[in-house]
Amino acid sequence: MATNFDNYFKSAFTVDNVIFGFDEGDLKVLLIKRGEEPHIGEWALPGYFVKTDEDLDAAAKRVLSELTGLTNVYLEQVHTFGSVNRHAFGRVITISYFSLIKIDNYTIQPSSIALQAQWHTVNGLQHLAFDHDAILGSCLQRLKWLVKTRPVGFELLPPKFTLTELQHLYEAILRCPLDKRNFRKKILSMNLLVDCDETQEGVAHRPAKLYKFDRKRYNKLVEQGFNFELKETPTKKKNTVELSS
Amino acid sequence: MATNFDNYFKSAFTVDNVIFGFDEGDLKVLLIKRGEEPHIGEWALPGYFVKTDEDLDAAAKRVLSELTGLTNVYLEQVHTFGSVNRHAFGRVITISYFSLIKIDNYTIQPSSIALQAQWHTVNGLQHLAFDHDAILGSCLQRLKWLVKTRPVGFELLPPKFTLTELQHLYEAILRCPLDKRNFRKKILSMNLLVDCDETQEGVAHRPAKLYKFDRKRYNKLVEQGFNFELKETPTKKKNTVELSS
DNA sequence: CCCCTTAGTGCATTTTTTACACTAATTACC
DNA sequence: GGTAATTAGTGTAAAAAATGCACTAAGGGG
Repeated sequence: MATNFDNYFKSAFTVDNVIFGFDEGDLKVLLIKRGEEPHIGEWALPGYFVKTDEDLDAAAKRVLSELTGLTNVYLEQVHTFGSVNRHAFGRVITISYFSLIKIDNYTIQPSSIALQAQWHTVNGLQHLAFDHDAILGSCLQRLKWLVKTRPVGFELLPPKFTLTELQHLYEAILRCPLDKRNFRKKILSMNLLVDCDETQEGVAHRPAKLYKFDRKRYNKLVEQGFNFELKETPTKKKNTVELSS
Repeated sequence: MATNFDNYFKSAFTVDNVIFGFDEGDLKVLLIKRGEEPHIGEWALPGYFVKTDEDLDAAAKRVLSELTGLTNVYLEQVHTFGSVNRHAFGRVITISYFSLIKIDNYTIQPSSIALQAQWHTVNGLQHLAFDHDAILGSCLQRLKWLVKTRPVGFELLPPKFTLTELQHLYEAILRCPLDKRNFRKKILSMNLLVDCDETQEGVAHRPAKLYKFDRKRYNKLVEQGFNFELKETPTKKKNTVELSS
C-alpha cells in the first residue's frame, strides 16, 4: 500500500437529501431543478458538496436550507453511493439523508444553484439527475421499514388528523390496502393517540374525529419496553370473478 | 456557494470492515494491530484508503484481503462516519462494511500495515483506534436487527450444527436468554433446517442431532412471500428471591 | 326529506405466543 | 458395572393477537 498519502486526498463528497411529504393522498418528494453543471436543468435531489471542515450531518442541513429554504429539519443518514463515474467532475461520493416533514409547515424557497424547488409525487416520477433514482429508491425502502417500526407516520400529517387520513398515509407508503377496522383497532390499542374532542369541518359527509399523536406518552412507553410495530397485512381482496370461457 | 470546485477535491475516504465470527459461545470481531500512523500499535478494524478509481464495495473487499488474507467474503455497507477531526492526516470519512463468516473456514494472514490480525471477543473489548468503537457499535446494532429479520445466524456456524448451538448464537447476539422449547418449535416450524441424520461425537453427555440450513428451500419460500422473523422474547426469569431484611 | 358520502363499530374464528418440567442418552468416575 | 453428571429432547394448556367481515351513524347537498 502507498506510504505517500497525497494521492488519496483528491476526492470530494456531497450530501443528497430525500425529503418526503404527504399531500392529497400521495407521497411526495422535494426536488430542485439544477442551475449548475453537471446535469444543469435536470431535476435532482437537493444536494451539494460538503465543505472540508464541516461535519456530514451539518452539511446536510446547510445544503438543504441553502437550496430550498427549509430549516429545522431532522435528517437521518441512509446510505453512501460511490461509483467511480457517478460525477463528471471527478471522484465524488455522496451520502444520502432523509426526512419526513409536514408540507404545510414549510415554505419552499429555491436559491443558490436551485432554479426551482418543488414537491413531486413519488409515484411515476421521471428520471432524475446523477444516480438519484437509486438514492430515492433506497430511501423509499427505508421509509417503508421505518413506518412499520416507528411511529413516524405522524411526521407527515398535520398535528390533528383523522384515522382515515392516517390509514391512507400508510397505504400510500406500504402500497397495499389495509382493513379499516383492524387498522383502527391496532393503532388505538397502542394508546399513542389522543382524541382532540373535535371533528372535521367543511366536509360533505359525516365528519371524522380528530386525533393527535402523544409523543410524551410514546417516549414513556418506549422506556418501559414498548415496541411500535405495524404489519403489512393487506386486506385479502376476493378474487374478481373470472369469466368462464 | 463556490463556483470553483477545486477546494472540494481535497478529501479522502476509507473503508472499515467489521467482520463477525462466532466461537466458543462468544461473538467475535476481527481486528488488526496497526503498523502505520496514525494510531500505530493500536487495535483497529481492518480498513484503509479507497483508491480514487475504485468503487467502494470493491475497495472494502480489497482492503480486507490485503490486511487479513480474507477473500470471498460478502460485505454489506452499514454507515458512513465523517466527523471533521476523526483522522489526523486531513479530512477522511469512512464507510463501514460488515460481514458474518465461519471462523473455521478461513485462515487469518496479517500483511500490509497489519502487524497482527486476531479474533477478539466483542464483549468487554478495549478501546479501539479512531472512532472504531462507534463503528463497531453501529454494526452490532445492525447485526441484532439482521439476525431477527433474516436467517443469517447460519453464516456464523459450521455447516452442521445443533439446535443448542444455534440458540446460543442467538442469545449471544441478542444478549438475552431464550426459552429452549419455544425456540426449537419456532425455528423448526419454518422448515428451513434439514436433519442430517447424524449426531454430535465426542461429547460427555447425550449427543445432539445435527442440522443444516437449507438455503434453496429458503429462497423458494421467500419467493412465495415467506418472511423470516424471530422475536426477541427473553424467558421471564423468576425474580431471584430477595432476602428479607 | 331523501340521497350521497364517509365515519365508526363488534364478534367469532384462527393463529400465534407464552409459560413451564420431566424423561432420554451418553460419558466419566468410582 | 453402577451411579452421578451433563446436556438433548419433548407437549400442552392458556392467553393474546390477528383475521375476516357488513351494517348503522352523521352530516351536507340538492
